[in-house]
Amino acid sequence: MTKQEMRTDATKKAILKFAEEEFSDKGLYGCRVDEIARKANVNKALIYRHFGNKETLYKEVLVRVYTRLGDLEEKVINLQTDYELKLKDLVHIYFQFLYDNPSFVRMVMWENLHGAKSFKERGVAETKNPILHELGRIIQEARLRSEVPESIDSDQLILTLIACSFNYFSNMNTLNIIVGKDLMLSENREKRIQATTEMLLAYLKARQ
Amino acid sequence: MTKQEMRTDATKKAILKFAEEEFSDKGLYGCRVDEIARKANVNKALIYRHFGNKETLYKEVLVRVYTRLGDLEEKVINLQTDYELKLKDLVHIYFQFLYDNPSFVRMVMWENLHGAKSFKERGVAETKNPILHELGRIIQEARLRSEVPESIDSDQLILTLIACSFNYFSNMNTLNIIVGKDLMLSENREKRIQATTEMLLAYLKARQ
Amino acid sequence: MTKQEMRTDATKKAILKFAEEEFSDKGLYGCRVDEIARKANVNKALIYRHFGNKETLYKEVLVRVYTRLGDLEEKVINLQTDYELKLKDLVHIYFQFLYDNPSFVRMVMWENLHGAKSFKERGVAETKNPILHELGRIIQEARLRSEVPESIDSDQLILTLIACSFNYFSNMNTLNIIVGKDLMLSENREKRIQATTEMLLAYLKARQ
Amino acid sequence: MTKQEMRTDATKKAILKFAEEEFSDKGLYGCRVDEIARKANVNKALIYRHFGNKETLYKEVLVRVYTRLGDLEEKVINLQTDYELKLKDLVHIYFQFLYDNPSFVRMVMWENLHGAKSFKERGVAETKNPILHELGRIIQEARLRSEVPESIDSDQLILTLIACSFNYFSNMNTLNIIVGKDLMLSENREKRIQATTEMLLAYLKARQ
DNA sequence: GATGAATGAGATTTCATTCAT
DNA sequence: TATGAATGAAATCTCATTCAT
Repeated sequence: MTKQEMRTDATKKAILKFAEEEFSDKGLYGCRVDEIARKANVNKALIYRHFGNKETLYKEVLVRVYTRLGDLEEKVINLQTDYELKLKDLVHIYFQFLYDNPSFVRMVMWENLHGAKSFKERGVAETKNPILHELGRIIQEARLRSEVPESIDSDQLILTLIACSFNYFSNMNTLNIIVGKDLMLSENREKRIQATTEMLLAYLKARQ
Repeated sequence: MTKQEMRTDATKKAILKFAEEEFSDKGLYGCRVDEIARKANVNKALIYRHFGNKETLYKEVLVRVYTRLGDLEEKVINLQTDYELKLKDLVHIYFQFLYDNPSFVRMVMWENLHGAKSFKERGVAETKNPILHELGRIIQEARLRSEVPESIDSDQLILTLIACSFNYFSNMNTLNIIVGKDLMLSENREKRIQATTEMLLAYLKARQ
Repeated sequence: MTKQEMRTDATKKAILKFAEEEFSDKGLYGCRVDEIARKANVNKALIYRHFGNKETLYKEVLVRVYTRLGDLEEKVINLQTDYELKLKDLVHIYFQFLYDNPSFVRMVMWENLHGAKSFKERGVAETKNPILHELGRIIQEARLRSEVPESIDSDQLILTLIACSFNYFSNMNTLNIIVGKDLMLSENREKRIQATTEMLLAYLKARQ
Repeated sequence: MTKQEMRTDATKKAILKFAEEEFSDKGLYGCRVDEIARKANVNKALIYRHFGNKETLYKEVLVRVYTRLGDLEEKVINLQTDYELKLKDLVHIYFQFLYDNPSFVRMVMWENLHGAKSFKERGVAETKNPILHELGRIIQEARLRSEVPESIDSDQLILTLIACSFNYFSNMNTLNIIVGKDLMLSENREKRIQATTEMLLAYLKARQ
């Protein structure tokens, strides 16, 4: 990689970084290309040179943000063997990821509001998702060891895990008001992780 | 009320109706005042005369949409006595409400993306919410009858109910892709209502 | 027509007038909407409100300019009876029209350079053209009176009339240099009218 | 000439070739430097290095295109002796040239629309023009041999020849619609060459 | 109350040209 | 010589809002 190419790469990365800030914050339509350029300290025309147009840049950001899910893989593969503990760790990891990546949460929300248009166009759903992958494995293993009945509907577990984790962050602003607490606080998050895990396990056991 | 006043009232209602369509669909920034005027078949200036500006109209819509939750009251007060059946019915009613009121779901999403700014300003949180009110009563009654332990954390039940219900609709677009099913279908919704209820009950019982 | 409508009409006409100046001068791509707005002393957005976009405005101008040809009708219907004199007068009228309407000449040139795209789209060719209509009648009458042979190819006469008249103005800038004269001068135009008429007549007679 | 110089020369030629395509097609303002670079497969900055700026390149193209007229010389010097036949051949050669060199026709049109600015600046009018040169000789010879009267106005013949030939191609798009034929077809071109020649001869003879 | 015209500020995008290597 | 990155200025078009009637 030549110096030139490195510089270009750095520029592109800067653009993407601030584009992520802006898009996740204000969405495709609320965000201003001018603002991204200003923050990234580059000429507006450069953004167009590198990314073609606003929408393409948005999609690039979406893909980029979603890809970070994949980085959870290494954390996930070293989980404990016991499936109860495994599940608890998994919930913990997912909560931590969503807490650490607010732009992920917001981009997924924007996408849902826009009919998941870019999500579909860029095949974002195909991105590696270690959380769901591992949940599937946990259930499968438990089935094999007859710890849970064959009849268990894994989709319900997936939906519950996502709902309890994702919604906690996506609806944080209104939930804070409803329960009258700051759900961002570590102790409240921990409680929620605990409850979510218990909920999933209780459901599994009740079905035995 | 004079004829004139009735006409004015009808005009306002038409504006609000189509403003709801547009705002819930495209959000405060994606929506166009021109489009609302066109759909409502009124002059744009009239919208300004009646509502001052775009943002005020948006808040009016938000309040209006949220108020519909209150209409669930009559459905909720006639629930069965048994708390398990009561809970199941409550989940059912909430799912049905969210299914019937997509603009409610979307407005709440927009609000969360915008820091619940209008939500707070207009005290929307104070709006009567029969679902949460009833859930509180169910837990309280169960506590009194010692059907659940005193220690139960009602917030976790509230958060789970909202998460499992709301997220099902708010993230419908991406969830459909993830589970590879059309979650809007009646049969899939029923399954989810069932699972959500079971989840809540299993959690309650496990705590006994 | 209300006052309001009259004002609107005046605004539209002002826009069209200066749009004609600019488009005929610099073409669709060389012309600037800003400049039209400035000249017409109206807000730029107003142009878009009334005409949609730059290209539509351009087409409107094209139609408008072309329509002026139709106004020649009254001049043409009062021509002398003798076909030689009639032809001479016709050439004279056409030259005068092109001299008086430089924007007509230029718009036709722009159109030809752009593949007559707008010309076709707006059906400009169907616009009443008294010059060609009358030339057709002259030839037909002459044929009936056996003043010219049946075999005469009227297309060649049309093409010659247009070529000798139109090209004189369209290529004025380069022709001036080639012949080393100012062809705009009245005396030179008169000579050319004379020669063009003679050329047409000589061709007709030679064919007898 | 070193290898390096040859390469440079080839690059320049490639640029000029595609610049001609673009400029003749879209004019000075419609054409994009980016597009020329892309087509010529060279870096944009190279164009600036070699030609300074867009306008200079345009003028270079204009000169280049006009110079091709000079190549007609060898065809013209071998014409028949009889002046009628000579004239017919001349018209034929000119038509063929214009047919073979559409970019010549278009560049002349662009120039006329822009006040022949570059035409004058680069002294394009001084470029060898065998057609007009030969037409002048034909008339002069005919005068000497008293085949035409002294009084003949050679400018009118020049203007007619140019008009009937050039306008046929420059206004092709609109003329096609007017006469309802495809004037590009060989048979229609032949008819027009014939008619143009006859017109010129008839005019000459009528003056005898 | 109601309307259609009009506006100002700003949004996205384009493009000739220059810079750095 | 040749290149890809970068820029500044400007172009088209949009949109919330106000004006005049």
